[in-house]
Amino acid sequence: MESHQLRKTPERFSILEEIYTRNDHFDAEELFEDLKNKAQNISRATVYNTLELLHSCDLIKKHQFGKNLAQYEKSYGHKQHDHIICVDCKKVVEFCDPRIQQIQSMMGELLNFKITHHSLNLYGICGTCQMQREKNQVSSSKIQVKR
Amino acid sequence: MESHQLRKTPERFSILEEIYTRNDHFDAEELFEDLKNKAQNISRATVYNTLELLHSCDLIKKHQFGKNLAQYEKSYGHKQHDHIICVDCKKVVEFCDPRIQQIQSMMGELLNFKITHHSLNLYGICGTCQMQREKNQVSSSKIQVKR
DNA sequence: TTGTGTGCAAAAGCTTTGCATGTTG
DNA sequence: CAACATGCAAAGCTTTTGCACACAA
Repeated sequence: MESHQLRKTPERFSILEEIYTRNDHFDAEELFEDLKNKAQNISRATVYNTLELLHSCDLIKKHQFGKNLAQYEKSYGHKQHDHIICVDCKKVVEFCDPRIQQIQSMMGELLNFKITHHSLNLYGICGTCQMQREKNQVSSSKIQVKR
Repeated sequence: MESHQLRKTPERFSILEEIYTRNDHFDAEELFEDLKNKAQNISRATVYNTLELLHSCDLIKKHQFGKNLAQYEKSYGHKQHDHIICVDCKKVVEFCDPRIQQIQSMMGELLNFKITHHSLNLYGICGTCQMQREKNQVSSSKIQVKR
């Protein structure tokens, strides 16, 4: 597993372990905080380095859900999936659809790309937030930029 | 067009005009530089504000192609499309596939989301960079993180 | 006139870097 | 022992904010 040309340091194992006990999406800072709370003395720089490293070995996946912040999740123990993100409450839901694989291989062939991975995000308003919006309908009719 | 609750200022018209004469993807800084070169005295803050504003009126689309930098493109004069990005040279190619619309409406219904838009990016190595890699094959067999 | 947009510079947030030290193979 | 990883703090980049001034409606 680690024999992808990289050294086995305690820091890397700690980080990998922490990631693989998590089941959700997280960012670098959250991971750093969690490790700190567990009395692991790992610096932010190492966290960033290692995330980059694990990402290039395909041990973790990296996402950008619209925000200007990279989020990660483990690669294994989870079947291939994509994401729906609520633009109001930022909730993320996962889904699968086999047609994406078809599109991916078809387009790769057509455009002569060796496709390694993809990212499909659907953005919209979840059920809960739809109700919220209906309730607030009476007030402001202006554009809602933030919440 | 602009009657989406917002004021018609010369700055906004300049920005919108600049965007709609472009046919490629651009980021906030590029747009700011272009406007400055055209002797338009528009500040960075206004560029960012206006991009956000145009985005929420759906006059422009916003992308995050892996980098930690938002890229934009105009919404009209261009049919709906998605992107393939070369992970080596960062080239972006556009493509269309009607199946994505199907996935989008199906998943929206299934998960009770009112989907407003989506983002599908395929990542891989373009033809040119594939050849590059073959040429360099003899040397380093290590992981290539940067180029 | 009045609320809103603008410019400027400073601040904030995420990520990367430089360098001295420590550790792996 | 040599190459590489780490920690720390500083720097870098993109984006946001505060405030005084200007302007559209």
